[in-house]
Amino acid sequence: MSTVFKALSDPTRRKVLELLRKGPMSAGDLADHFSVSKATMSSHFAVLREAGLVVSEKDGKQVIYHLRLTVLEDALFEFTRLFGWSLAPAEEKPTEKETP
Amino acid sequence: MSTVFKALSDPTRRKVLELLRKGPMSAGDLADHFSVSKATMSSHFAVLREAGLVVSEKDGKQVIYHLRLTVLEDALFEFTRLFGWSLAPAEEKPTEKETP
DNA sequence: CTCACGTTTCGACGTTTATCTAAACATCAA
DNA sequence: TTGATGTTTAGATAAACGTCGAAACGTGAG
Repeated sequence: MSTVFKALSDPTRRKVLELLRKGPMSAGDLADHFSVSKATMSSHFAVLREAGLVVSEKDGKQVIYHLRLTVLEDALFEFTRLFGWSLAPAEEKPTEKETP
Repeated sequence: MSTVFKALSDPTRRKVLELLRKGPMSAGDLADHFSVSKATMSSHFAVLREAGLVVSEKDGKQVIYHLRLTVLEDALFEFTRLFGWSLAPAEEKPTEKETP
């Protein structure tokens, strides 16, 4: 849990997770969204990987990063529960328009 | 937001917040729950204070710490919204004795 | 095989963190 | 005022962090 919060404590890393929400992306493509060196980005990726928030997969020359939503969800769920809050997974049903 | 997550990234500080959930508590009483020096605890309190997660109030010799739930809630709410999750505020305890 | 490309690793540097002991500060009681 | 109690500050140290440029690694194209 500490490693997850630690990972979330950096804005760059939070933005990486946000970008990954839209789908898997290569290290280079991710890095293009930031103005730090590739070395620095690689280090951020490592933190996210060690926290279990992303997984990487090699595809030819590239390394593709995938978001691991469950890990993020589990950590936040466990924590928010301590405070009596309820964290609900993504509601995938905003199509309901029947509320008379 | 970064300061909040940073504060949450330490187990000692998370436990302090958890203890404070039950009600305000003095620095000394809080420190008694941990096996680090008072100076170290004071430093942890400062981190929580700077993140806005707690506020302190002087009462005679003691310093009483209060949990600032709204700050924690706001940060987590904002973040979880990015991931399409819904974080519901604490269920109001049914401590209502009289509802005539 | 050789080369360029995408990515990570290696040192290095300055900053921040967690921790301690010792000292200082603040307040109450005798 | 003196002393005891509760808390914070000061100063020190070792580890971790964010960052960089340069070098190394792995892979596909020619």
